[in-house]
Amino acid sequence: MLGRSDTYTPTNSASKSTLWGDFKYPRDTEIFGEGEPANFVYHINSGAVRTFKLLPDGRRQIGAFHLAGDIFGVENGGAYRLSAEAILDTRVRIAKRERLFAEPPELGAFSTKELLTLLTKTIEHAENHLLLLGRQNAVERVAAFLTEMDQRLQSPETLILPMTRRDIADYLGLTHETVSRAFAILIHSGVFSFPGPSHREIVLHDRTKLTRMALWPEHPLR
Amino acid sequence: MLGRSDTYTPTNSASKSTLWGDFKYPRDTEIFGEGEPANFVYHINSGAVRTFKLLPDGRRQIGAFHLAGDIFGVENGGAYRLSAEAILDTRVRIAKRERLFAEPPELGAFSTKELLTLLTKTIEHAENHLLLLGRQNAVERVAAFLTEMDQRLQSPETLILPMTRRDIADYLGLTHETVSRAFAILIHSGVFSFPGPSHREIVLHDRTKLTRMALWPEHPLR
DNA sequence: CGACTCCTTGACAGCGTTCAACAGTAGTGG
DNA sequence: CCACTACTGTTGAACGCTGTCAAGGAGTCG
Repeated sequence: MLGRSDTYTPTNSASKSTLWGDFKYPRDTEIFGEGEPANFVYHINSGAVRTFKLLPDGRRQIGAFHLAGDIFGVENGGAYRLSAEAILDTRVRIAKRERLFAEPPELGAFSTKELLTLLTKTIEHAENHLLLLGRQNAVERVAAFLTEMDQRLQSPETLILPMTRRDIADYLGLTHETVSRAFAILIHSGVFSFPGPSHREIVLHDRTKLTRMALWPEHPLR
Repeated sequence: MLGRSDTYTPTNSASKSTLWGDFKYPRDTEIFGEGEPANFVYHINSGAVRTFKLLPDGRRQIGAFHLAGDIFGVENGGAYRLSAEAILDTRVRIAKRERLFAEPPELGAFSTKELLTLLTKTIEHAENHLLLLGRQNAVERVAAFLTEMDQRLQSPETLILPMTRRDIADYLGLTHETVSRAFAILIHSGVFSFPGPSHREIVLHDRTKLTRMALWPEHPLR
């Protein structure tokens, strides 16, 4: 397991006077590992990150995807609860936890209220995800995933997803084959168009069609 | 949906000078509903509580069981994220949120640090549960459930579970039949004894056997 | 005692996994 | 520029775990 110092590329190293420093992580590299001391908090400038847990036999559960503008790696205890990897080449701003949550707060640092809000958002997301993993079928999961990404990317004209089918599968508790089949079902049922190119991108050209998906009577969206 | 005032039984009503008041909820009654204003925080004196989300068609996902000594109903936002019901006749102490988290804190109130710890524990539990729901099979889920309850009840000589098979199933994302079959498999594989009586209780007489279960090489416990 | 709930067990169906083959794309190096 | 490889995604076929449906036993309560 590579430590952070082995993988980051400083583009503007954090001096003692600036709270945040800029770093880059190439695609598919580890940002931090589950159980490591949670010394840093990350803010994504561009790119995307997956956080996940692994079982000893390799089974993986992705807890969340983090996109540009998101903050991740915020811990209250001393260690990261999940591992984090870059999905794409990703630029992040990093702050030392002890400074970000210093008492009294320094300029640009997090207030306790902001920390509470972050943690609450994490809980909300996890609890909605529990319902999805425990009680929704494959097509519902994939549809909910698309809806979530669409909302988080603020319903762009073209929805481009950075993660692979396997990432989506490990997020939704499915196999990548089942995810692929669920996409096919959604396509053939006219829920959205899928003009390709097919490689690592899903392009949704018609926003109204995605809106219709969200209004399925059979689809119990969160 | 009944309001709290319709279901509680005051045994020692909260006066303006005491932070906590005592109340009782009969078995299978609602304590609060998802989306209601989160005006109270609950501390369980005796009994047990389930918190859960429902889909419109009735599918239910239990997020957590709360036992004697546990605190639940703590929210940062304004509304409860899950519904809560008493599993047994349950005695709780209730505090008004605004007083419990008042600034400056009054005597007996929560510090921000304690609140953060509570929220962090909630996140940890949820994220472990995501892995269970997304990536573990039925027998693994039931075994993990037993291990969790055993730990939380501090490995008592006899482990008595207050919840029904259906509650367990809705906690583990299974059906009650599958839970029942998983118990049978664990029993027949000699992991633990199951002498009954069979009604709404699972009695584990041999603690060392439960310990052996936790040490299964094939069982990737959390 | 009768009605109800809870639990177990069997038979069967079905959804999702597993295994496999193949196509399309990107990346690499000659 | 092209050959080669690796990776991603799609699709088919068969399997199997879990869900569904059903029946029956046991305990509880009025």
